[in-house]
Amino acid sequence: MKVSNSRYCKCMYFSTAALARKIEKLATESWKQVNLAPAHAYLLMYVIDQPGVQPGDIAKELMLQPSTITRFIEKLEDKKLVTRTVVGKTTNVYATNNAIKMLPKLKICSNEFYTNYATILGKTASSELVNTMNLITDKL
Amino acid sequence: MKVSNSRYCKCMYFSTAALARKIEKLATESWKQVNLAPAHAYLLMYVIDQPGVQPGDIAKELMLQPSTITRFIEKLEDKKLVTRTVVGKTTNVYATNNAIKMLPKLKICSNEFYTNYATILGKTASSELVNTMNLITDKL
DNA sequence: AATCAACATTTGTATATACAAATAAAAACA
DNA sequence: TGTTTTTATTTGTATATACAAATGTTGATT
Repeated sequence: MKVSNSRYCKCMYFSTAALARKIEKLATESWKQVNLAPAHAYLLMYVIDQPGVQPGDIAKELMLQPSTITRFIEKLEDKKLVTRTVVGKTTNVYATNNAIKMLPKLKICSNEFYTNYATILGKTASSELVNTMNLITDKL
Repeated sequence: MKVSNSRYCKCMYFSTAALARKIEKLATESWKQVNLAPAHAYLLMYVIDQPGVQPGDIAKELMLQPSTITRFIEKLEDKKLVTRTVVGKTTNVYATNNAIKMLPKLKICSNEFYTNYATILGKTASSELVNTMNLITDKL
């Protein structure tokens, strides 16, 4: 069934959710090569780039709740991809050497994902959509 | 933090997910009056309109997995808002009288949600975004 | 210095959603 | 008619994410 055939296709809730689910699936596909959920992969890339970054900052950057970031970090710790050091009330997160070695692969996944949707949708159309969505997210 | 300040704001995954989360929150707010999650509310309205509809059809209409629909129906059953009758391999879902009595309230919530985002974003802008997203979802 | 407020993070718990396997019925076919 | 295949639904299990409460820490105020 296509979105456009659903009676709810005029509803913002429905449309955003449906799009997000499809994109999530596409992204999951691309990140499967490194066995990471897309959100975890983005967090990991950020940590590789910003060694010692704090969970609160990661939360802001990824627009997720701090508690969610804690959970992601736990998962990545289990996989030996990040470590945490607690100093007073702040926590610093570092990528492990293993994770750093993965960086080229991570970039490949990221690129592959981008190429996937850009091929289907066209570069211009997709980057315009992204811009519009960002504008609107910021307004809400 | 605004999406547009995030390094990931050019990424479709990130943008769609962030928008979907914000919209979800807005919708949740509106549907709180009837104590329903937005997805449950849409399912319920569909069932009220299509008495006896089958889970598989609901899944297509809402673009969710059949198993997800089963779970939603369970929740709505717990709240005495729908009933299920199993005939052979098919199941028919019906709204209860309680649910039918709620219909005007459901419509108010639905409208309030629409008015909320349309006021913030503008009617034209928001309906254009919805259309674009639908087009893209169908292409993917 | 002692108390209090603000802050960063984590934990407990709950919800939405998915996938894969199980179940059971209907349809197709031999 | 008996067997196989397809279909509809449910169940088992797993993941992402959130909110609210708990914890522990720093900074502010008296």
